[in-house]
Amino acid sequence: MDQFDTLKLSNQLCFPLYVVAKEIVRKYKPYLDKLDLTYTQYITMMVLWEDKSLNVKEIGKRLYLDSGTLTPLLKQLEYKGYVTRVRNKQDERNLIVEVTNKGLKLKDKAQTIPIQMAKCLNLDQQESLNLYKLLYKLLDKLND
Amino acid sequence: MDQFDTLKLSNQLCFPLYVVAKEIVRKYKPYLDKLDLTYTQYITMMVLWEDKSLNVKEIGKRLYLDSGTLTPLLKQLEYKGYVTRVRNKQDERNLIVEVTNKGLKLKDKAQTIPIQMAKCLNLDQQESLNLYKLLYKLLDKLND
DNA sequence: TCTTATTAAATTGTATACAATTTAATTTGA
DNA sequence: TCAAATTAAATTGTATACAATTTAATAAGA
Repeated sequence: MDQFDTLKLSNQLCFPLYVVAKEIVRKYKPYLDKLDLTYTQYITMMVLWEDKSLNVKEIGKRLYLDSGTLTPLLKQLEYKGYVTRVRNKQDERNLIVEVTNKGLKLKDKAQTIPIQMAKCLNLDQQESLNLYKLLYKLLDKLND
Repeated sequence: MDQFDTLKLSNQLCFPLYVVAKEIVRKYKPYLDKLDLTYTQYITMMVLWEDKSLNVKEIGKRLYLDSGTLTPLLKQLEYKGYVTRVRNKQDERNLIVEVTNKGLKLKDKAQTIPIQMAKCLNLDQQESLNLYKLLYKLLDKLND
């Protein structure tokens, strides 16, 4: 019977997760285009808006990304003038990424984005909180 | 105040979604490696296990993928011997993708994957159903 | 009919992702 | 002290994703 076919697409939990994540990133695009940022660049700027200066390893730990993804991305952000990339004098293995003034100004322009996205997702407070908790619970299990 | 900073990473709903989707796909890897499939190839095989024969457009509609992603992916699956790719004689614009016997046999080998993944996600029935419903609700809103 | 519009795949170009390896710097420990 | 181990980024290679364009086939309509 269909509902017992564990390999049916509609019986998967991971598939809607995969699709929703992908489609949401796509929804961001028109808003992020105005800031000349991709989604991954946007969340990278987010951690740098919180902590002005971080090395690649720390950024990667917060975003669940490795240097293979971050190195070219950070070079792009540097090229756009939003961050600087300088080796740590005390330990040359570390690359210190720092947000520039231009990068800080971007945050003001980004303020409306979460509101507009929330509008388009259109979940009520309870549902959002519920989803949020379930996702972090999952993330916790995935970490070990 | 932090909880009102809508641009803080920990106040985002999309970020954990993006990370969890990514990390789950990574969890699949060791299991899918045994079938010589990537995650995207796996869900493509899923729709072809359900309907033995589909064109690219239909596969794309079910998986939320376009021909730019599917064309090279389907060529890979053809190269591996899991599908055939033949133009529709009635309408040459359509490419008919059909699962082969070798591709059908893969389904048997895949049977244990959903069980093993469920074990690693470790959500109870209620939580899973809850998440499932929230994701499809979101997907519904994203579609318009 | 025959030009125009539409449609389905494929192609092109850019940006992720990540495994695996390499490079360079630093730390450890015999 | 100095070879071996560890660490942080960068690099390499493969596979998505998707916007935008192109190609080829079919449909529509004047």
